Amino acid sequence: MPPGGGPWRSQAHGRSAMDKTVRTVFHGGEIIMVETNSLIEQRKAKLAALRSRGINPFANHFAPTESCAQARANYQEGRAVALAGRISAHRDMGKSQFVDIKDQSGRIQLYAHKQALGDDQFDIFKHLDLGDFIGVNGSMFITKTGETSVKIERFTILAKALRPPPEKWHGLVEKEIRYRQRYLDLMSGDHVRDLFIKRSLILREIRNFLQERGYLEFETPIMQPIPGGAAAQPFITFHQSLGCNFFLRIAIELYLKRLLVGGLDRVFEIGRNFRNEGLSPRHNPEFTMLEAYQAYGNYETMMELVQSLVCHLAQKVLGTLVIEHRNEAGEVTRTIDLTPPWRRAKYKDLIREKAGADWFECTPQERRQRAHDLGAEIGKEYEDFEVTGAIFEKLIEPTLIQPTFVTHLTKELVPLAKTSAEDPTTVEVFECCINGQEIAPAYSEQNDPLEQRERLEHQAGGEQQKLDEDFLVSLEHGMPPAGGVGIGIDRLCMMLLGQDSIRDVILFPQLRPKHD
RNA sequence: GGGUUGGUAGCUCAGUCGGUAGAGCAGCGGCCUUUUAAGCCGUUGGUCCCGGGUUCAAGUCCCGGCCAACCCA
Repeated sequence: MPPGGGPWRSQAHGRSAMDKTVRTVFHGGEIIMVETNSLIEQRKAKLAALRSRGINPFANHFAPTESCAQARANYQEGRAVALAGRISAHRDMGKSQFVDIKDQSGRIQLYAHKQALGDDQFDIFKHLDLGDFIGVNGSMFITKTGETSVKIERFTILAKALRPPPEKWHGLVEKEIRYRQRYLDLMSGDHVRDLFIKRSLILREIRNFLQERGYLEFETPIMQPIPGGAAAQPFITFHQSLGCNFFLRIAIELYLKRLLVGGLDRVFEIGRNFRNEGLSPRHNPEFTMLEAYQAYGNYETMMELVQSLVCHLAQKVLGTLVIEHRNEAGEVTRTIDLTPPWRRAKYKDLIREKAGADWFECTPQERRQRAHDLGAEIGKEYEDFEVTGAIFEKLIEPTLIQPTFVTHLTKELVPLAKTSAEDPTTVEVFECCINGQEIAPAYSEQNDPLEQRERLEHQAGGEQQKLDEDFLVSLEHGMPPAGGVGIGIDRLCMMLLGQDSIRDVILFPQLRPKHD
Protein backbone atom coordinates (compact mmCIF):
# COMPACT_ATOMS: atom_id res chain seq x y z
CA MET A 1 0.00 0.00 0.00
CA PRO A 2 1.43 3.38 -0.99
CA PRO A 3 2.31 5.88 1.70
CA GLY A 4 -0.64 7.89 2.96
CA GLY A 5 -2.88 6.02 0.58
CA GLY A 6 -6.43 6.37 1.73
CA PRO A 7 -9.07 5.30 -0.69
CA TRP A 8 -9.00 7.29 -3.91
CA ARG A 9 -6.16 9.38 -2.56
CA SER A 10 -4.37 10.99 -5.42
CA GLN A 11 -0.63 10.90 -5.78
CA ALA A 12 -0.32 13.74 -8.22
CA HIS A 13 2.26 15.79 -6.37
CA GLY A 14 5.52 16.44 -8.05
CA ARG A 15 4.27 15.72 -11.55
CA SER A 16 5.13 18.08 -14.33
CA ALA A 17 2.59 20.00 -16.34
CA MET A 18 3.57 18.00 -19.40
CA ASP A 19 2.51 14.73 -17.82
CA LYS A 20 -0.73 13.66 -19.37
CA THR A 21 -1.65 11.02 -16.87
CA VAL A 22 -3.35 11.12 -13.54
CA ARG A 23 -2.49 8.51 -11.02
CA THR A 24 -5.25 7.38 -8.77
CA VAL A 25 -4.36 5.27 -5.81
CA PHE A 26 -7.04 3.60 -3.83
CA HIS A 27 -7.33 1.29 -0.92
CA GLY A 28 -5.61 -1.99 -1.58
CA GLY A 29 -2.71 -0.41 -3.40
CA GLU A 30 -3.77 -0.69 -7.02
CA ILE A 31 -2.60 2.07 -9.28
CA ILE A 32 -4.67 3.24 -12.19
CA MET A 33 -3.04 5.20 -14.98
CA VAL A 34 -5.45 7.34 -16.91
CA GLU A 35 -5.05 9.29 -20.09
CA THR A 36 -6.73 12.52 -19.05
CA ASN A 37 -7.54 13.59 -22.57
CA SER A 38 -10.63 11.48 -22.38
CA LEU A 39 -13.34 12.12 -19.84
CA ILE A 40 -14.77 8.74 -20.72
CA GLU A 41 -11.50 6.99 -20.00
CA GLN A 42 -11.35 8.72 -16.64
CA ARG A 43 -14.77 7.50 -15.74
CA LYS A 44 -14.02 3.98 -16.93
CA ALA A 45 -10.97 3.99 -14.68
CA LYS A 46 -13.13 5.03 -11.74
CA LEU A 47 -15.49 2.22 -12.60
CA ALA A 48 -12.65 -0.30 -12.62
CA ALA A 49 -11.35 1.10 -9.34
CA LEU A 50 -14.74 0.63 -7.71
CA ARG A 51 -14.94 -2.93 -9.02
CA SER A 52 -11.54 -3.84 -7.72
CA ARG A 53 -12.69 -2.63 -4.32
CA GLY A 54 -15.51 -5.14 -4.53
CA ILE A 55 -18.17 -2.52 -5.21
CA ASN A 56 -20.68 -3.19 -7.96
CA PRO A 57 -21.21 0.18 -9.67
CA PHE A 58 -24.46 -1.13 -11.17
CA ALA A 59 -26.25 -2.37 -8.07
CA ASN A 60 -28.93 -4.96 -8.55
CA HIS A 61 -31.46 -3.46 -6.24
CA PHE A 62 -32.38 -0.39 -4.28
CA ALA A 63 -35.83 0.42 -2.93
CA PRO A 64 -36.57 4.09 -2.35
CA THR A 65 -39.23 4.84 0.23
CA GLU A 66 -40.55 7.76 -1.81
CA SER A 67 -39.76 10.21 -4.59
CA CYS A 68 -37.59 13.27 -4.12
CA ALA A 69 -40.61 15.53 -4.34
CA GLN A 70 -42.51 13.47 -1.80
CA ALA A 71 -39.58 13.65 0.58
CA ARG A 72 -39.50 17.42 0.31
CA ALA A 73 -43.24 17.72 0.66
CA ASN A 74 -43.38 15.52 3.75
CA TYR A 75 -40.56 17.13 5.61
CA GLN A 76 -40.07 16.11 9.20
CA GLU A 77 -36.91 16.81 11.11
CA GLY A 78 -34.91 13.59 11.45
CA ARG A 79 -37.30 11.45 9.40
CA ALA A 80 -35.55 8.44 7.86
CA VAL A 81 -35.81 8.20 4.09
CA ALA A 82 -34.38 6.17 1.24
CA LEU A 83 -34.10 8.10 -2.02
CA ALA A 84 -32.67 7.38 -5.44
CA GLY A 85 -31.78 9.58 -8.37
CA ARG A 86 -29.15 10.95 -10.69
CA ILE A 87 -26.50 13.31 -9.40
CA SER A 88 -27.19 16.65 -11.05
CA ALA A 89 -24.89 18.96 -9.07
CA HIS A 90 -21.96 18.59 -6.74
CA ARG A 91 -20.63 21.15 -4.28
CA ASP A 92 -17.44 20.12 -2.55
CA MET A 93 -16.79 21.76 0.83
CA GLY A 94 -13.90 19.66 1.98
CA LYS A 95 -15.20 17.53 4.81
CA SER A 96 -18.74 18.29 3.68
CA GLN A 97 -20.18 17.39 0.33
CA PHE A 98 -23.44 18.60 -1.12
CA VAL A 99 -24.96 16.89 -4.11
CA ASP A 100 -28.31 17.30 -5.77
CA ILE A 101 -30.06 14.26 -7.07
CA LYS A 102 -32.98 14.28 -9.47
CA ASP A 103 -35.70 11.79 -10.16
CA GLN A 104 -38.84 12.10 -12.25
CA SER A 105 -40.54 14.12 -9.54
CA GLY A 106 -37.80 16.70 -9.05
CA ARG A 107 -34.60 17.34 -7.15
CA ILE A 108 -33.43 17.19 -3.58
CA GLN A 109 -30.18 18.09 -1.88
CA LEU A 110 -28.07 15.44 -0.15
CA TYR A 111 -25.46 16.16 2.45
CA ALA A 112 -22.51 13.90 3.10
CA HIS A 113 -20.22 14.34 6.02
CA LYS A 114 -16.91 12.63 6.61
CA GLN A 115 -17.61 11.68 10.24
CA ALA A 116 -20.98 10.14 9.39
CA LEU A 117 -19.74 8.07 6.46
CA GLY A 118 -16.24 7.17 7.57
CA ASP A 119 -13.09 7.90 5.57
CA ASP A 120 -13.46 5.18 2.95
CA GLN A 121 -17.09 5.79 2.09
CA PHE A 122 -16.62 9.53 2.18
CA ASP A 123 -13.77 9.42 -0.31
CA ILE A 124 -15.76 7.19 -2.62
CA PHE A 125 -18.70 9.54 -2.37
CA LYS A 126 -16.45 12.50 -3.07
CA HIS A 127 -15.36 10.95 -6.34
CA LEU A 128 -18.80 10.25 -7.70
CA ASP A 129 -19.48 11.97 -11.00
CA LEU A 130 -22.28 14.10 -12.31
CA GLY A 131 -24.70 11.79 -14.06
CA ASP A 132 -24.17 8.82 -11.74
CA PHE A 133 -27.25 7.27 -10.18
CA ILE A 134 -27.15 6.65 -6.45
CA GLY A 135 -29.48 5.48 -3.73
CA VAL A 136 -29.12 6.92 -0.24
CA ASN A 137 -30.40 6.17 3.23
CA GLY A 138 -30.45 9.06 5.60
CA SER A 139 -32.46 11.48 7.63
CA MET A 140 -34.04 14.78 6.77
CA PHE A 141 -32.88 18.15 7.99
CA ILE A 142 -32.87 21.77 6.91
CA THR A 143 -29.59 23.56 6.28
CA LYS A 144 -28.57 26.98 7.55
CA THR A 145 -29.61 28.45 4.26
CA GLY A 146 -33.05 26.88 4.52
CA GLU A 147 -32.71 24.05 2.03
CA THR A 148 -34.54 20.81 2.75
CA SER A 149 -31.86 18.14 2.67
CA VAL A 150 -31.03 14.55 3.50
CA LYS A 151 -28.04 13.73 5.67
CA ILE A 152 -26.56 10.56 4.20
CA GLU A 153 -25.95 7.60 6.48
CA ARG A 154 -25.09 5.21 3.70
CA PHE A 155 -25.28 5.16 -0.05
CA THR A 156 -25.31 2.71 -2.93
CA ILE A 157 -24.00 3.34 -6.41
CA LEU A 158 -26.83 2.31 -8.72
CA ALA A 159 -25.35 3.18 -12.10
CA LYS A 160 -22.04 4.72 -13.03
CA ALA A 161 -22.26 7.17 -15.91
CA LEU A 162 -19.39 6.79 -18.34
CA ARG A 163 -20.10 10.01 -20.18
CA PRO A 164 -20.45 13.51 -18.74
CA PRO A 165 -23.83 15.26 -18.79
CA PRO A 166 -24.28 18.58 -20.63
CA GLU A 167 -23.13 21.78 -19.01
CA LYS A 168 -25.19 22.64 -15.96
CA TRP A 169 -25.95 26.30 -16.45
CA HIS A 170 -26.69 26.77 -20.16
CA GLY A 171 -27.83 23.21 -20.58
CA LEU A 172 -27.96 21.72 -24.03
CA VAL A 173 -28.49 24.37 -26.68
CA GLU A 174 -27.65 22.85 -30.02
CA LYS A 175 -30.93 21.74 -31.51
CA GLU A 176 -29.51 18.89 -33.48
CA ILE A 177 -28.18 17.19 -30.34
CA ARG A 178 -31.34 18.05 -28.42
CA TYR A 179 -33.43 16.22 -31.00
CA ARG A 180 -31.10 13.35 -31.78
CA GLN A 181 -30.14 12.66 -28.17
CA ARG A 182 -33.30 13.76 -26.44
CA TYR A 183 -32.29 11.98 -23.25
CA LEU A 184 -29.55 14.59 -22.82
CA ASP A 185 -32.06 17.34 -23.39
CA LEU A 186 -34.40 15.81 -20.83
CA MET A 187 -31.75 15.40 -18.17
CA SER A 188 -30.31 18.88 -18.59
CA GLY A 189 -33.38 21.06 -18.89
CA ASP A 190 -36.23 21.03 -16.41
CA HIS A 191 -38.45 23.01 -18.76
CA VAL A 192 -38.04 20.41 -21.50
CA ARG A 193 -38.87 17.60 -19.12
CA ASP A 194 -41.89 19.50 -17.79
CA LEU A 195 -43.10 20.09 -21.32
CA PHE A 196 -43.11 16.40 -22.16
CA ILE A 197 -44.64 15.50 -18.82
CA LYS A 198 -47.44 17.90 -19.72
CA ARG A 199 -47.82 16.24 -23.08
CA SER A 200 -48.21 12.93 -21.28
CA LEU A 201 -50.82 14.46 -18.99
CA ILE A 202 -52.68 15.83 -22.00
CA LEU A 203 -52.87 12.31 -23.44
CA ARG A 204 -54.05 10.95 -20.10
CA GLU A 205 -56.75 13.62 -19.79
CA ILE A 206 -57.96 13.03 -23.34
CA ARG A 207 -58.54 9.39 -22.41
CA ASN A 208 -60.18 10.31 -19.11
CA PHE A 209 -62.48 12.80 -20.79
CA LEU A 210 -63.59 10.45 -23.55
CA GLN A 211 -64.00 7.48 -21.25
CA GLU A 212 -66.14 9.65 -18.96
CA ARG A 213 -68.39 10.23 -21.94
CA GLY A 214 -68.76 6.56 -22.65
CA TYR A 215 -66.18 6.23 -25.42
CA LEU A 216 -64.14 3.05 -25.69
CA GLU A 217 -60.57 3.03 -26.97
CA PHE A 218 -59.67 0.56 -29.71
CA GLU A 219 -56.65 -0.27 -31.81
CA THR A 220 -56.99 -0.73 -35.54
CA PRO A 221 -54.39 -1.64 -38.17
CA ILE A 222 -51.47 0.63 -38.84
CA MET A 223 -50.35 -1.58 -41.72
CA GLN A 224 -53.10 -1.37 -44.28
CA PRO A 225 -53.49 -2.90 -47.74
CA ILE A 226 -55.18 0.28 -48.99
CA PRO A 227 -54.41 3.57 -47.24
CA GLY A 228 -57.60 5.59 -46.95
CA GLY A 229 -59.43 8.23 -45.00
CA ALA A 230 -57.32 11.12 -46.22
CA ALA A 231 -55.49 12.39 -49.26
CA ALA A 232 -51.76 11.93 -48.65
CA GLN A 233 -48.74 10.02 -49.88
CA PRO A 234 -48.31 6.84 -47.83
CA PHE A 235 -45.18 5.01 -46.75
CA ILE A 236 -44.80 1.55 -48.22
CA THR A 237 -43.55 -1.46 -46.30
CA PHE A 238 -42.99 -5.00 -47.45
CA HIS A 239 -44.37 -8.09 -45.76
CA GLN A 240 -41.90 -10.95 -46.24
CA SER A 241 -44.02 -14.05 -45.90
CA LEU A 242 -47.14 -12.66 -47.56
CA GLY A 243 -44.93 -11.30 -50.29
CA CYS A 244 -46.88 -8.09 -50.69
CA ASN A 245 -46.72 -4.42 -49.85
CA PHE A 246 -48.59 -2.76 -47.06
CA PHE A 247 -49.06 0.93 -46.48
CA LEU A 248 -48.62 2.68 -43.17
CA ARG A 249 -51.92 4.31 -42.41
CA ILE A 250 -52.51 7.95 -43.31
CA ALA A 251 -55.70 8.09 -41.21
CA ILE A 252 -57.57 5.93 -38.74
CA GLU A 253 -61.02 6.78 -40.06
CA LEU A 254 -62.09 3.87 -42.23
CA TYR A 255 -61.40 1.22 -39.61
CA LEU A 256 -63.15 3.05 -36.77
CA LYS A 257 -66.19 3.41 -39.01
CA ARG A 258 -66.21 -0.35 -39.46
CA LEU A 259 -66.60 -0.49 -35.68
CA LEU A 260 -69.68 1.72 -35.94
CA VAL A 261 -71.06 -0.73 -38.49
CA GLY A 262 -70.28 -3.51 -36.05
CA GLY A 263 -72.40 -1.89 -33.38
CA LEU A 264 -69.85 -0.09 -31.24
CA ASP A 265 -71.37 3.35 -30.75
CA ARG A 266 -68.71 5.50 -29.18
CA VAL A 267 -65.20 4.66 -30.25
CA PHE A 268 -61.85 6.36 -30.33
CA GLU A 269 -58.25 5.65 -31.08
CA ILE A 270 -55.11 7.60 -30.34
CA GLY A 271 -52.26 6.59 -32.56
CA ARG A 272 -49.65 7.33 -35.12
CA ASN A 273 -50.40 8.29 -38.69
CA PHE A 274 -47.72 8.40 -41.36
CA ARG A 275 -47.57 10.75 -44.31
CA ASN A 276 -44.80 10.69 -46.82
CA GLU A 277 -44.22 14.41 -46.95
CA GLY A 278 -41.39 16.82 -46.28
CA LEU A 279 -40.28 17.95 -42.85
CA SER A 280 -41.10 21.38 -41.51
CA PRO A 281 -41.67 23.13 -38.19
CA ARG A 282 -45.30 22.04 -38.56
CA HIS A 283 -44.93 18.62 -40.17
CA ASN A 284 -43.41 15.39 -38.91
CA PRO A 285 -43.82 12.33 -41.13
CA GLU A 286 -45.26 10.39 -38.23
CA PHE A 287 -47.68 12.26 -36.05
CA THR A 288 -50.20 11.44 -33.39
CA MET A 289 -53.88 11.58 -34.17
CA LEU A 290 -56.98 11.20 -32.09
CA GLU A 291 -60.06 10.09 -33.92
CA ALA A 292 -63.42 9.71 -32.21
CA TYR A 293 -66.80 8.66 -33.56
CA GLN A 294 -70.17 8.92 -31.89
CA ALA A 295 -73.16 7.13 -33.36
CA TYR A 296 -76.34 9.19 -33.53
CA GLY A 297 -74.30 12.36 -33.29
CA ASN A 298 -73.38 14.83 -36.01
CA TYR A 299 -70.82 17.57 -36.59
CA GLU A 300 -72.59 19.77 -34.06
CA THR A 301 -72.15 17.06 -31.44
CA MET A 302 -68.46 17.01 -32.25
CA MET A 303 -68.23 20.76 -32.04
CA GLU A 304 -69.38 20.60 -28.44
CA LEU A 305 -67.04 17.69 -27.84
CA VAL A 306 -63.97 19.48 -29.17
CA GLN A 307 -64.70 22.68 -27.31
CA SER A 308 -65.30 20.87 -24.03
CA LEU A 309 -62.31 18.57 -24.50
CA VAL A 310 -59.81 21.32 -25.26
CA CYS A 311 -61.08 23.45 -22.36
CA HIS A 312 -60.88 20.42 -20.08
CA LEU A 313 -57.27 19.82 -21.11
CA ALA A 314 -56.25 23.44 -20.65
CA GLN A 315 -57.90 23.66 -17.27
CA LYS A 316 -56.65 20.33 -16.04
CA VAL A 317 -53.08 20.42 -17.31
CA LEU A 318 -52.37 24.16 -17.40
CA GLY A 319 -54.90 25.45 -14.89
CA THR A 320 -56.08 28.21 -17.21
CA LEU A 321 -58.04 28.87 -20.38
CA VAL A 322 -55.79 31.73 -21.40
CA ILE A 323 -52.58 30.60 -23.03
CA GLU A 324 -49.61 32.84 -23.63
CA HIS A 325 -47.01 32.08 -26.25
CA ARG A 326 -43.63 33.68 -25.66
CA ASN A 327 -40.52 34.23 -27.72
CA GLU A 328 -37.00 33.41 -26.58
CA ALA A 329 -36.70 36.74 -24.79
CA GLY A 330 -39.75 35.78 -22.74
CA GLU A 331 -42.03 38.39 -24.30
CA VAL A 332 -45.62 37.42 -24.96
CA THR A 333 -46.05 37.02 -28.69
CA ARG A 334 -49.65 35.86 -28.73
CA THR A 335 -52.44 35.15 -26.33
CA ILE A 336 -55.03 32.49 -27.02
CA ASP A 337 -58.28 32.68 -25.11
CA LEU A 338 -60.11 29.36 -25.03
CA THR A 339 -63.09 30.63 -23.05
CA PRO A 340 -66.22 29.21 -24.67
CA PRO A 341 -68.30 29.64 -26.71
CA TRP A 342 -65.91 29.66 -29.63
CA ARG A 343 -66.54 31.65 -32.78
CA ARG A 344 -68.32 29.96 -35.67
CA ALA A 345 -67.87 31.07 -39.25
CA LYS A 346 -68.94 29.58 -42.56
CA TYR A 347 -66.21 28.70 -45.01
CA LYS A 348 -67.79 30.62 -47.85
CA ASP A 349 -68.32 33.71 -45.69
CA LEU A 350 -64.67 33.76 -44.71
CA ILE A 351 -63.67 33.38 -48.34
CA ARG A 352 -65.96 36.20 -49.43
CA GLU A 353 -64.64 38.39 -46.66
CA LYS A 354 -61.07 37.84 -47.81
CA ALA A 355 -61.42 37.48 -51.57
CA GLY A 356 -64.51 39.51 -52.44
CA ALA A 357 -68.27 39.12 -52.01
CA ASP A 358 -68.65 37.95 -55.62
CA TRP A 359 -65.96 35.26 -55.36
CA PHE A 360 -68.28 32.35 -55.96
CA GLU A 361 -69.94 34.11 -58.90
CA CYS A 362 -66.65 34.63 -60.72
CA THR A 363 -65.36 32.41 -63.50
CA PRO A 364 -62.60 29.96 -62.56
CA GLN A 365 -60.15 32.10 -64.58
CA GLU A 366 -61.10 35.21 -62.60
CA ARG A 367 -60.70 33.32 -59.33
CA ARG A 368 -57.29 32.12 -60.35
CA GLN A 369 -56.20 35.65 -61.26
CA ARG A 370 -57.60 37.13 -58.07
CA ALA A 371 -55.95 34.48 -55.89
CA HIS A 372 -52.67 35.30 -57.54
CA ASP A 373 -53.22 39.05 -56.96
CA LEU A 374 -53.94 38.39 -53.31
CA GLY A 375 -50.62 36.62 -53.00
CA ALA A 376 -51.75 32.99 -52.77
CA GLU A 377 -49.51 30.65 -54.73
CA ILE A 378 -51.61 28.74 -57.21
CA GLY A 379 -50.20 25.62 -58.80
CA LYS A 380 -50.96 25.14 -62.49
CA GLU A 381 -52.58 21.78 -61.84
CA TYR A 382 -54.98 23.14 -59.20
CA GLU A 383 -58.63 22.47 -59.82
CA ASP A 384 -61.06 25.30 -59.24
CA PHE A 385 -62.03 24.25 -55.71
CA GLU A 386 -58.37 23.95 -54.82
CA VAL A 387 -57.86 27.59 -55.78
CA THR A 388 -60.48 28.52 -53.19
CA GLY A 389 -58.85 26.08 -50.81
CA ALA A 390 -55.53 27.85 -51.26
CA ILE A 391 -57.15 31.17 -50.31
CA PHE A 392 -58.35 29.57 -47.12
CA GLU A 393 -55.19 27.71 -46.27
CA LYS A 394 -52.71 30.44 -47.04
CA LEU A 395 -54.56 33.65 -46.33
CA ILE A 396 -57.26 32.85 -43.79
CA GLU A 397 -56.18 29.90 -41.64
CA PRO A 398 -52.95 31.56 -40.43
CA THR A 399 -55.01 34.49 -39.11
CA LEU A 400 -57.31 32.30 -37.03
CA ILE A 401 -55.42 32.54 -33.77
CA GLN A 402 -58.45 32.46 -31.47
CA PRO A 403 -60.48 29.25 -31.58
CA THR A 404 -62.78 29.25 -34.57
CA PHE A 405 -65.08 26.61 -36.00
CA VAL A 406 -65.03 26.99 -39.76
CA THR A 407 -68.16 25.22 -40.97
CA HIS A 408 -69.77 24.18 -44.25
CA LEU A 409 -66.75 23.51 -46.38
CA THR A 410 -67.42 22.85 -50.04
CA LYS A 411 -68.25 19.33 -51.02
CA GLU A 412 -65.21 18.58 -53.16
CA LEU A 413 -62.90 19.16 -50.19
CA VAL A 414 -64.49 16.48 -48.04
CA PRO A 415 -65.59 13.22 -49.66
CA LEU A 416 -66.52 11.47 -46.42
CA ALA A 417 -69.14 13.87 -45.02
CA LYS A 418 -72.86 14.35 -45.34
CA THR A 419 -74.23 16.98 -47.68
CA SER A 420 -75.68 20.03 -45.96
CA ALA A 421 -79.43 20.43 -46.26
CA GLU A 422 -79.31 24.23 -46.35
CA ASP A 423 -76.63 24.46 -49.06
CA PRO A 424 -76.14 21.26 -51.09
CA THR A 425 -72.81 22.52 -52.48
CA THR A 426 -71.41 22.24 -48.95
CA VAL A 427 -71.09 19.50 -46.38
CA GLU A 428 -71.85 19.25 -42.68
CA VAL A 429 -68.35 19.68 -41.37
CA PHE A 430 -66.16 22.00 -39.41
CA GLU A 431 -62.50 22.64 -39.15
CA CYS A 432 -61.49 23.86 -35.76
CA CYS A 433 -58.66 26.35 -36.16
CA ILE A 434 -56.60 27.64 -33.27
CA ASN A 435 -53.18 29.23 -33.25
CA GLY A 436 -53.35 29.71 -37.01
CA GLN A 437 -53.49 25.98 -37.62
CA GLU A 438 -56.15 23.46 -38.37
CA ILE A 439 -56.34 21.37 -35.22
CA ALA A 440 -59.51 19.34 -35.61
CA PRO A 441 -61.67 18.54 -38.60
CA ALA A 442 -65.06 16.97 -37.88
CA TYR A 443 -67.94 15.68 -39.97
CA SER A 444 -71.43 14.43 -39.98
CA GLU A 445 -70.16 11.16 -41.38
CA GLN A 446 -71.37 10.01 -44.75
CA ASN A 447 -73.33 6.77 -44.28
CA ASP A 448 -75.06 6.46 -47.63
CA PRO A 449 -73.11 3.59 -49.19
CA LEU A 450 -73.97 4.50 -52.75
CA GLU A 451 -73.11 8.18 -52.48
CA GLN A 452 -69.97 7.25 -50.55
CA ARG A 453 -68.93 4.85 -53.30
CA GLU A 454 -69.47 7.49 -55.93
CA ARG A 455 -67.36 10.08 -54.11
CA LEU A 456 -64.53 7.70 -53.31
CA GLU A 457 -64.48 6.46 -56.88
CA HIS A 458 -64.24 10.03 -58.05
CA GLN A 459 -61.41 10.68 -55.62
CA ALA A 460 -59.58 7.52 -56.69
CA GLY A 461 -59.69 8.83 -60.24
CA GLY A 462 -60.41 5.47 -61.80
CA GLU A 463 -57.61 3.69 -60.00
CA GLN A 464 -59.49 0.70 -58.61
CA GLN A 465 -56.60 -0.38 -56.40
CA LYS A 466 -57.03 2.84 -54.41
CA LEU A 467 -60.61 1.96 -53.57
CA ASP A 468 -61.19 0.34 -50.19
CA GLU A 469 -63.86 -2.09 -51.34
CA ASP A 470 -64.09 -3.77 -47.95
CA PHE A 471 -64.97 -0.44 -46.35
CA LEU A 472 -67.67 0.24 -48.93
CA VAL A 473 -69.14 -3.22 -48.37
CA SER A 474 -69.23 -2.54 -44.64
CA LEU A 475 -71.28 0.62 -45.25
CA GLU A 476 -73.74 -1.43 -47.27
CA HIS A 477 -74.45 -3.36 -44.09
CA GLY A 478 -75.58 -0.08 -42.58
CA MET A 479 -73.66 2.44 -40.53
CA PRO A 480 -75.56 4.56 -38.02
CA PRO A 481 -75.45 8.30 -38.57
CA ALA A 482 -72.49 9.58 -36.62
CA GLY A 483 -70.37 12.54 -35.78
CA GLY A 484 -66.65 12.02 -36.18
CA VAL A 485 -63.65 14.11 -35.31
CA GLY A 486 -59.90 13.93 -35.73
CA ILE A 487 -57.57 15.95 -33.58
CA GLY A 488 -53.92 16.43 -34.42
CA ILE A 489 -52.37 15.85 -31.03
CA ASP A 490 -49.00 17.35 -31.91
CA ARG A 491 -50.52 20.60 -33.09
CA LEU A 492 -52.85 20.63 -30.12
CA CYS A 493 -49.80 20.30 -27.87
CA MET A 494 -48.03 23.10 -29.74
CA MET A 495 -51.02 25.34 -29.10
CA LEU A 496 -51.46 24.38 -25.45
CA LEU A 497 -47.77 24.30 -24.57
CA GLY A 498 -46.75 27.43 -26.44
CA GLN A 499 -44.33 25.80 -28.87
CA ASP A 500 -43.80 27.10 -32.40
CA SER A 501 -42.11 23.97 -33.73
CA ILE A 502 -43.64 20.51 -33.87
CA ARG A 503 -40.15 19.16 -33.06
CA ASP A 504 -40.43 20.65 -29.62
CA VAL A 505 -43.50 18.60 -28.73
CA ILE A 506 -42.33 15.33 -30.30
CA LEU A 507 -39.71 13.48 -28.26
CA PHE A 508 -37.82 12.06 -31.20
CA PRO A 509 -38.68 14.12 -34.27
CA GLN A 510 -37.64 12.72 -37.62
CA LEU A 511 -34.27 13.99 -38.82
CA ARG A 512 -32.13 12.97 -41.68
CA PRO A 513 -30.08 9.96 -40.55
CA LYS A 514 -26.53 10.89 -39.71
CA HIS A 515 -23.67 8.74 -40.96
CA ASP A 516 -20.06 8.64 -39.88
C1' G B 1 -35.83 21.83 -54.52
C1' G B 2 -34.00 27.42 -53.59
C1' G B 3 -32.13 31.23 -50.08
C1' U B 4 -30.04 32.79 -45.28
C1' U B 5 -27.42 31.51 -40.85
C1' G B 6 -24.61 28.11 -38.18
C1' G B 7 -21.02 23.54 -37.13
C1' U B 8 -14.10 25.39 -32.84
C1' A B 9 -12.46 21.14 -25.97
C1' G B 10 -17.58 16.63 -22.99
C1' C B 11 -21.12 21.28 -22.81
C1' U B 12 -21.83 26.93 -23.62
C1' C B 13 -19.18 30.13 -26.56
C1' A B 14 -14.87 33.78 -28.19
C1' G B 15 -11.22 33.70 -32.04
C1' U B 16 -9.24 40.81 -34.95
C1' C B 17 -6.14 42.00 -41.20
C1' G B 18 -4.45 34.86 -43.04
C1' G B 19 0.82 34.44 -38.72
C1' U B 20 2.06 29.10 -32.35
C1' A B 21 -5.98 27.43 -30.62
C1' G B 22 -8.81 30.71 -26.11
C1' A B 23 -12.50 31.44 -21.83
C1' G B 24 -16.41 29.66 -18.52
C1' C B 25 -18.58 25.14 -16.89
C1' A B 26 -17.32 19.90 -16.47
C1' G B 27 -12.63 16.95 -15.31
C1' C B 28 -7.93 16.25 -12.37
C1' G B 29 -4.90 17.96 -7.88
C1' G B 30 -4.72 21.33 -3.38
C1' C B 31 -7.51 24.39 0.67
C1' C B 32 -12.24 24.74 3.04
C1' U B 33 -17.35 20.79 8.56
C1' U B 34 -24.36 23.92 6.13
C1' U B 35 -23.09 24.95 0.26
C1' U B 36 -26.91 26.82 -3.87
C1' A B 37 -24.14 28.22 -11.12
C1' A B 38 -20.41 27.55 -3.74
C1' G B 39 -15.47 30.00 -3.40
C1' C B 40 -9.97 30.36 -3.85
C1' C B 41 -5.20 28.29 -6.06
C1' G B 42 -3.03 25.11 -9.71
C1' U B 43 -3.84 22.08 -14.02
C1' U B 44 -5.32 18.46 -18.17
C1' G B 45 -8.10 18.43 -22.46
C1' G B 46 -8.60 20.11 -29.86
C1' U B 47 -9.94 15.37 -36.64
C1' C B 48 -11.43 23.91 -35.65
C1' C B 49 -17.96 19.17 -39.63
C1' C B 50 -15.64 16.48 -44.19
C1' G B 51 -12.77 16.80 -48.96
C1' G B 52 -10.15 19.71 -52.32
C1' G B 53 -7.77 24.55 -53.68
C1' U B 54 -5.01 29.42 -53.07
C1' U B 55 -0.71 30.74 -49.94
C1' C B 56 5.81 30.71 -47.24
C1' A B 57 1.55 30.10 -43.81
C1' A B 58 -5.76 28.62 -43.55
C1' G B 59 -10.24 27.87 -37.78
C1' U B 60 -10.05 32.41 -40.92
C1' C B 61 -9.96 33.17 -48.09
C1' C B 62 -12.06 30.10 -52.60
C1' C B 63 -14.70 25.54 -54.58
C1' G B 64 -17.42 21.01 -53.55
C1' G B 65 -19.97 18.00 -49.98
C1' C B 66 -22.49 16.57 -45.12
C1' C B 67 -25.72 17.96 -41.00
C1' A B 68 -28.95 21.45 -38.58
C1' A B 69 -32.10 25.87 -37.75
C1' C B 70 -35.06 29.54 -40.07
C1' C B 71 -37.47 31.47 -44.50
C1' C B 72 -39.45 30.36 -49.37
C1' A B 73 -41.43 26.63 -52.93
